[in-house]
Amino acid sequence: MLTLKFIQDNPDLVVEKLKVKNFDAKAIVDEIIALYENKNQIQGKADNAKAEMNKISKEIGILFREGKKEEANQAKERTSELKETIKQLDTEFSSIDEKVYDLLVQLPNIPHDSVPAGKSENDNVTVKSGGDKAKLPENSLPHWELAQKYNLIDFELGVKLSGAGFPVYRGKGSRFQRALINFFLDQARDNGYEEIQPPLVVNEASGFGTGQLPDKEGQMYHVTEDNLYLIPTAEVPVTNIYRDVIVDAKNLPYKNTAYSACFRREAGSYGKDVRGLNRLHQFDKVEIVQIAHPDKSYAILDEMVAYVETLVQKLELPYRILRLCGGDLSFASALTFDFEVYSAAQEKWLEVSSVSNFETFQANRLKLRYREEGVKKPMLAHTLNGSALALPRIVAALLENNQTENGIKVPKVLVPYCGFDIID
RNA sequence: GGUGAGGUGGGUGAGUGGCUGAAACCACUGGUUUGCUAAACCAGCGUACGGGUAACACUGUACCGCGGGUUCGAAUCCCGCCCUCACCGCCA
Repeated sequence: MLTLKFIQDNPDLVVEKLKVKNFDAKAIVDEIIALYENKNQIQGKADNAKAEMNKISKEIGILFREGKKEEANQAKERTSELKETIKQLDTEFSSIDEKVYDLLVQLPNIPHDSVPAGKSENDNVTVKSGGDKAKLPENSLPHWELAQKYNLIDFELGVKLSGAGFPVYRGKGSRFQRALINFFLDQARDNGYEEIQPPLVVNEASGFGTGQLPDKEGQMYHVTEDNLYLIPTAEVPVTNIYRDVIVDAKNLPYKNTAYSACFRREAGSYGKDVRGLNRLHQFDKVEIVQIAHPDKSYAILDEMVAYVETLVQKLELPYRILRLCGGDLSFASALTFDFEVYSAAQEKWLEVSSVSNFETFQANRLKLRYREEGVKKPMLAHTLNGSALALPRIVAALLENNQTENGIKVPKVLVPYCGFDIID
């Protein structure tokens, strides 16, 4: 959520910048400004009326204590008009406040200056690529066939137990998953991230804090009986650790990592995008989250991107890093870098990580602030997060790219975690 | 699921209608004292939105889980909701 103050101070800039996200904000911004024109005036009037009311009430109290009942009752008579005035002004005020709020939550975050214009994922800009595309043997298979051939993942069994998009990993497939999770967590810890084990369901306030609610309600599994939501990413519980807190500037940045299962309804997905591990309702992910000082957040974003890069490098996957264009940028993000790894058998790039700076957009909802030494007013912090990494497509790419006549080779870094070096 | 208790400032916790934005203690910040550590003493110490200021200062209003009501006046009384804790039951 953008701050009202920012919009008031820079209405044209907001409209201009949101065009990059292909969002026409003119009407909303104009309405916000118009609604707020009278707001201060109304507040002034209301405050004055209340001040007078408070004064009278105090006087009545004193009169009663002194036993001057008659004078007290006389004073009472003056209050009814004031009461009416206050009620009216308050109603007017809160109606404006409410309307403005409803408009505010509709505005996406402002993209960073470096975000390229563009309509869709086709307009994303490749900023870097690395690794070599695997040379696959003849008759190489896509991961869903490999998974079946080596009995690693049973998709049909998942359908029986839960439905499409809930695969059952078994044997070496299951161990491979566990190895990746442990590898990612250990790497994150080595890079200064504190490990968190968060709840997998969150309340409404948490869903709102990171921006899933109310906009993306339909994307989350909702436990209606208890009004809890299954987390779509560990970002939600981990970032909400910092909801409603004021931190000391000198303690920034906070660095957290968390493994969690992630649950997404993925309503509206279809076709080959959902084949195999490409898109699931439940998947595993290790997330990294940082709470940063605004002056440092972009340096930290670079650091996070560099960190994720080391992961795909260590896994020896061919990758590319994309700077998302305005059209592909999420509602809450100011700048996002996506990581894609190349799946040789499917002959396509798979998104495995998304690293974003949300600036104050989430912090404003979370009321996450920091206090600078010597400065009285607390300021909104910046939040950042990234996948490091999401498992399914990494697994898909590793299976496909490392297939040989004799089985699937396990990347060196994972061998100690797996306890085997080939899947056969 | 049953029964009971309770939600007050960073923490503990007092406060049953006016002098309470809120005692006291702890924590924290500044100062005095001190050979160091420690201690003692003094002072300060919430947030939001207004007014005000170059910026402070200063100042108005609101906020004692959330929403509503009673009253001239509500942390305090009434109603609804949410949440937490304890014990019992069930259970990984």
